[in-house]
Amino acid sequence: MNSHTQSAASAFLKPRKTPRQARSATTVEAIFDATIQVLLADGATRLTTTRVAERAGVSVGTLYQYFPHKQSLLFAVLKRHLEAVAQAVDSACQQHVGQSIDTISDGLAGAFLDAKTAHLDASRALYLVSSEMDTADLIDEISLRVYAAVAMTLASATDARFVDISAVAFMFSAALSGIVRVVLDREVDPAMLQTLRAELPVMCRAYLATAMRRAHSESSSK
Amino acid sequence: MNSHTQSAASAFLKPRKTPRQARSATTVEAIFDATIQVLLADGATRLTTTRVAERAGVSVGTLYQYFPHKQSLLFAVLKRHLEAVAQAVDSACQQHVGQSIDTISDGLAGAFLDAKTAHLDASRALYLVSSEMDTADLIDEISLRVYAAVAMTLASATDARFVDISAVAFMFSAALSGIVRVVLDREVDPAMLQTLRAELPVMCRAYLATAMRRAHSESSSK
DNA sequence: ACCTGAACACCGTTCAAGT
DNA sequence: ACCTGAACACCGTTCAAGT
Repeated sequence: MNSHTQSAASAFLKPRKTPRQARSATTVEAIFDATIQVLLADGATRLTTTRVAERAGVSVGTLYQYFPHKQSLLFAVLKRHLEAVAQAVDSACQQHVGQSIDTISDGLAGAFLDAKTAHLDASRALYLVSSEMDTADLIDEISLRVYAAVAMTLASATDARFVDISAVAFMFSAALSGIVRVVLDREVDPAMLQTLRAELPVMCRAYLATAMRRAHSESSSK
Repeated sequence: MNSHTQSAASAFLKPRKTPRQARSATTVEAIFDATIQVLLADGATRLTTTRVAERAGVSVGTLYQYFPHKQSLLFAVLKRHLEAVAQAVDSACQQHVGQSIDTISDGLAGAFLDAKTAHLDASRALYLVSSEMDTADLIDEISLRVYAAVAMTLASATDARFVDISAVAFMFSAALSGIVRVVLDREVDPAMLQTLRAELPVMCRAYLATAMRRAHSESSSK
């Protein structure tokens, strides 16, 4: 299942070594925190490895003991965030398995938005640097994971059947991440966030309802 | 209308001077082309000002005569691309004013997808560097322009009325740019593109139809 | 095992000198 | 008006030396 997600680029970006002593585990944790702090305080342009090390209270050399290059550091921080979001979607999926399609739709849309807005600053900060590294494989992996969970849950709905569930799940998860990303990328206007929170579930429900209708008309015409 | 879109950051990123002679106009054009070529051939990481100048056949100093820094160069290239997309949406909007809501929906979704996929490589290349500069204002400006055109066209539909047209137009344009962005950000799998082309109009129509129904029930309950 | 920080290569940016 | 390219400051990355 994850055989082709572990490509060359992923391996290239992996941390250099895993901490085996309490001291170094603390060091890595400090570096992680420092990265987000510098990103939030000084912006993407002023995010330098020296500055991160300084803020973490270690020397640059120490940073490079755990991360082969700046990219891999940013990669690790982004990975942490995206996996938290994927985890939130997974939980919501398991929670709504076998329920009605509207309940599932509202549950997934809400869970996704909650996960993103819970760490709103981190989300926006990471969007800013996500292009400074080769994130294609990571994005693919997380997208696939979210997609699979969504497909499984939609298929379990008691009151709906879909002809092409893979296409529907693909669009559903693309809509969640895409729309949320576009809105959060802009200045965070509370009114926009409110509109998004109100309208995203509406759009999700509307799309699924149409996909269902197509399923019915197709099965009745056969 | 564009008074608050010309913020400090925008001005900061403006080109240093406008070419007044044929020779320098050619130079700027060569720099633009070289930027996209280097981006496509060498990737975002290897995009250096020296490399761009070299490829354009000029010296670095010449490049810095027209662009105060690397950011402003990337900014100008991105602006060119986004304005072409906005232009395509504008045209589609004018073309479909006063038609049915389904025709409008299909027309806008198709025009947006066409504009993005027409320069697919440039689109993806620019997504990759869009976070290396301060694009917030540019994105806001283009988003606002697309939003305004969409709102105007939706309001002109002969067979539909919306209670909160600003919310609907906001979500509609966010869906277009967000979903397309998320799909194009991933490896361009032809099957995915095909699914997107088939399902995006479906989702747009479904959302607008639901927004209309809400309009009707609200007006009939008053 | 883990940490330090001076040293090196490379990139963005400038500016005195050219046409 | 426009162009050149050596020079400078700064950042990513390394590695010999320390605990």
